[in-house]
Amino acid sequence: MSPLPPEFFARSAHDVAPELIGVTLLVDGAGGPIVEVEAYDQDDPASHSFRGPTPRNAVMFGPPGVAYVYRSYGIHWCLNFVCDAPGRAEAVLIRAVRPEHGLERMRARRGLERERDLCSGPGKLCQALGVTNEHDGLPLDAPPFELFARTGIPEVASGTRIGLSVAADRVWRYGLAGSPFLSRPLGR
DNA sequence: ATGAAGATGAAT
DNA sequence: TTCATCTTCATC
Repeated sequence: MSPLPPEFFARSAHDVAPELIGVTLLVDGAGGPIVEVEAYDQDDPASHSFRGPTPRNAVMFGPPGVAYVYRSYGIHWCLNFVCDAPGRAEAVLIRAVRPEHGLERMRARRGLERERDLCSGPGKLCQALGVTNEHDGLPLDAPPFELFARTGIPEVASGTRIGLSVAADRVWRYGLAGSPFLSRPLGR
């Protein structure tokens, strides 16, 4: 497997997102192929970057190819990959990973056995991979992160996001078709 | 200084 | 469907 080229993230999150499906994500050696993602751009009212820069979302406004990690509901961590040029705050939320490497470490962190429950959600995968706010702003091409290009072309399914009136016809979410490791079924 | 909402997950 | 849990950010 070959590392992702550095320029991979230097474009719109909407272009990056579908190509992330099948890319292997490891954090300190634990992880596996990404099976579900969601794209966020600055025109999206649901995006943290919608209302402009704040201390929390600062890294989204910086250079691409770094991690944006935020606290969700005071409980979970969520991992994003920052995309596009500095000043353009786009990112892809990593929503699910197929557990492949470091299974026992992930089980220990999650307190669960079943592989399907290990990384099938943005909060779950951060707990399983040990991602916290300490990873916020870290480059994705250096330890503890490792990203490996996919070897084949997976069958990528897509869906519009639910509950948003804005840009309802746009594709936001992508996943590996038929994967049992998704956070939830893909819509259309 | 204060409060409402939140890119979730697990249990009921 | 409810609730845990607490940071963030807008508003006062």
